[in-house]
Order: sequence, then C-alpha cells, then structure tokens
Amino acid sequence: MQKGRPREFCKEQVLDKALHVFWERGYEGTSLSDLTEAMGINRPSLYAAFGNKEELFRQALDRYAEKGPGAVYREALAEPTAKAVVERLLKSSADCLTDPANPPGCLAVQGALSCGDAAESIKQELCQRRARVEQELRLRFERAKAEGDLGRKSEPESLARYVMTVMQGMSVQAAGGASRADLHAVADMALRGLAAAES
Amino acid sequence: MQKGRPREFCKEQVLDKALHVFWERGYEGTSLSDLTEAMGINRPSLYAAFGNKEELFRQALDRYAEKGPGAVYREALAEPTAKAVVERLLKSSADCLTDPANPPGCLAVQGALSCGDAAESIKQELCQRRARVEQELRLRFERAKAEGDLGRKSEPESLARYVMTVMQGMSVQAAGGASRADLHAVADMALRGLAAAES
DNA sequence: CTATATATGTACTGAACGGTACCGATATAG
DNA sequence: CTATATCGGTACCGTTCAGTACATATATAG
Repeated sequence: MQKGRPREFCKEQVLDKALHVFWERGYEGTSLSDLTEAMGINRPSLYAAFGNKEELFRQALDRYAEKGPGAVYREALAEPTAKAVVERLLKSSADCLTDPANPPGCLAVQGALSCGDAAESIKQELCQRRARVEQELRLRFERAKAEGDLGRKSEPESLARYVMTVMQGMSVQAAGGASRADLHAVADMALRGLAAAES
Repeated sequence: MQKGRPREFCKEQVLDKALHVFWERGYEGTSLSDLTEAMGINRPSLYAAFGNKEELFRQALDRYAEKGPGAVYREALAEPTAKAVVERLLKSSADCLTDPANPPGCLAVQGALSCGDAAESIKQELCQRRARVEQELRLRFERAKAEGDLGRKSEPESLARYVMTVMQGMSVQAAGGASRADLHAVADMALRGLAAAES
C-alpha cells in the first residue's frame, strides 16, 4: 500500500470531466477555474495529480484517443475490406461527432486549430495526431491494394487524405450545429462518390 | 473637410494587418498587444478607430469576406453550370487555403471553432457565416436543378452540405500543413466522385 | 490669432490568467 | 505512540489580459 493520505477523487473520473471541458471550449478557451470547477477538485490537487494545464490536456487527449472516439476509429480500421473501412469510418464519425453525451465535433480538430504562442505545442501535437491517423488509414489502403481489394490504379495516399478531409469537414459541420442525419447524408454522398469513382 | 487632427495611418491597411493576425492565431489566441504590434499603432488609436477587440474582429471578417477569399467564392457561384461552380469552388479553395501570402486555412473555420464564454458570440457569428455560404450554394444548386443543369433526383441541400464539408475539411488540412498539391488532389477526388455519382 | 475637435503616446486600471507556498488533515510504516 | 509522506484548502504570487484617463500634438473653423 501507498504511504501518505489517499487521494479523495478518482483520477480517471475527474480526467473525463477535464476532457469534456477541453472538448467543448478548446485548449485556449479553457481556464484553470473552468477545469477545477468541472472536476470538483481544487487547484493544488489538479497540479499534484496532473502536472499542469498542458500535461492535463495531453492526458485528456490520450484518454480521448483510447477510450473515446479513437477506439471507434480503430475498430473501423479492422474491417475486412477497404470499402467497409471507409463506410464504418464515416458512419461512426457521423454518430460520434453528434453524440449528445459529448460536445459536438472532434477534440483533435477543435482543441487548438489555431492559437497564440502559449498553445503552439498543443496545436502541433494535434496536427501530428491527425497526421498519424491519416497515415494508418493510408497503410490500411495500401494493404487493401496489395490484397487486390482495391484497384491497381487506386492511390492509397490520396484516398486516405480524402477520407480524412471529409471526416474533418464533418467535424466542423458538427461544431456548427449539424445534426446526426445531416452528417449521415454527407457520409452517404461521399461513399456513393467513392463507389462510383472506383468502378 | 474634417476637423481635428487627421489619423496618421490608413484604416484599411492596418485592418488588413489585424485580419492577418486573427487569421493566424484565431480570435482567442490574439491579444491586443499582438494586434497593436502588427498594426503599428498604439492601443488608444485602435480603440478610437475600431471600437474594441470584438468589433475589430468583425470588421476584419467583413474585409475577409469582401476583398479576400469571399470574393473568390462569389466568383465561383457565378459559373454557368453547377459542375463548373463546384469545380471552381474546390479548386479556388485549394489555392486560397494555401496562398503563401496568407496564413493557411480559413478564417471562418479557425477563427473560433471552439472557445470560452468571452468569444461565444464570435463563434456564433462564424457559424452563421458558414451557414449562409452553404445556403447560397444550396440556392445555386436549386437553380441548376430548375434549369435542368442538375438531374431531377439530385438533392441541392445535401449537395451543398457535402461541398461545404469538403471545403471545411480542406481548411483543416491546410491548417495542418497540407500542401497546395495535396488539396488539389482532394478536390479532384471529390469532383470525380460527384461526376460519377451524378451519371 | 482663438476655439474646437480629433489623434497620439504614456501610463495606468481592475480582473483574470496560470501556477505555488504553506499549513492542517489523514493515511501508512515502524 | 512517533515519524513520514501525501492530500486538501486557503490565500497568495507575478504576469498578462482587455480597456481607459489624461496630457500633448495637430488639424480645421471662425
């Protein structure tokens, strides 16, 4: 057992609260007072448990990527065909981005799309995460091409970038108030276009 | 002639400087010190000429919409066919969003995608502007449908939302460092999909 | 000229920011 | 029990924020 006085809150639980605030207001738009209020702990406890605002954001982002929408995206990549991957990806995105339990949109997009100097490294981190997802998608399409699942003329890199672009656009739409049905219509249209272009 | 001491700077010129800063750092990420430094004027001059930070942003946004990328978008709407409109829109977006003379991305997207309470009304304003553009695009497609330029089964509303989604996604891509060629590839893929789905 | 009106520059305001020193409380280790 | 280590709460730190008071400078109106 650990020495000292035990912590009186559940770290994961308050981290989820912090995630929710960052998701809603972005990194710069979130103040420490917003965080402590939502998390139900006071400032020194936050610093003791999570380091500082930036480290807290990174931990919230990790949680977002592991337990949140990131998990859904990993499931999509496991679909057996490229077409199924894209369909699952776009459909799940439409659901995720408009899940009433969460703020609308995607943390990796709206967490710090543009910002002042203080948040620059957070912005970079989010860019890298988005780029990593795009690359994993590209690798998945390259595999599909090698397996004959995608045509010989297909371009995995462009395809991955295109799908990411649609998803990121959907995230902006969601942040702007688009409904779940709206986003599903967008996903359907993108899928129809891809299917038609492929044939 | 006007009484009093004349202003020593060109209002439009320093407004362009402010626009550039807001474009790069977003509304919340931009401080008054950033603004005065870039504009080359001091604080009271800024307040005398533009009101306050929020009004300055709105004036910069108006300028963005009139003289900047907004003008390009209006030209696109004037193309004779729906297909030409979309093509021009996506191609111009690819160019605009990566114009080396400007910060990458779109002010209406990254100006305040998510934010704290203080910037809430700015966020709303940007949402409305994006929605207005989408509606104008929808109206253009409805006209095209009425003219027989678009098929009877086409859905102007979904089409407009889809094109906006791709453009907004391209804006996120640009903010993340995508090159002009990258975005043109995205535009081409979207156009191919639309053409194929239409036929 | 004087009177008036507007612009500029310095230096400031109160509030909010992120972050911390410090002390009392509460656990384990021996 | 005492010693030690961590937690929680108050009250604070220096800095930066958006916004402004005020004195000075420079124009026009008469």
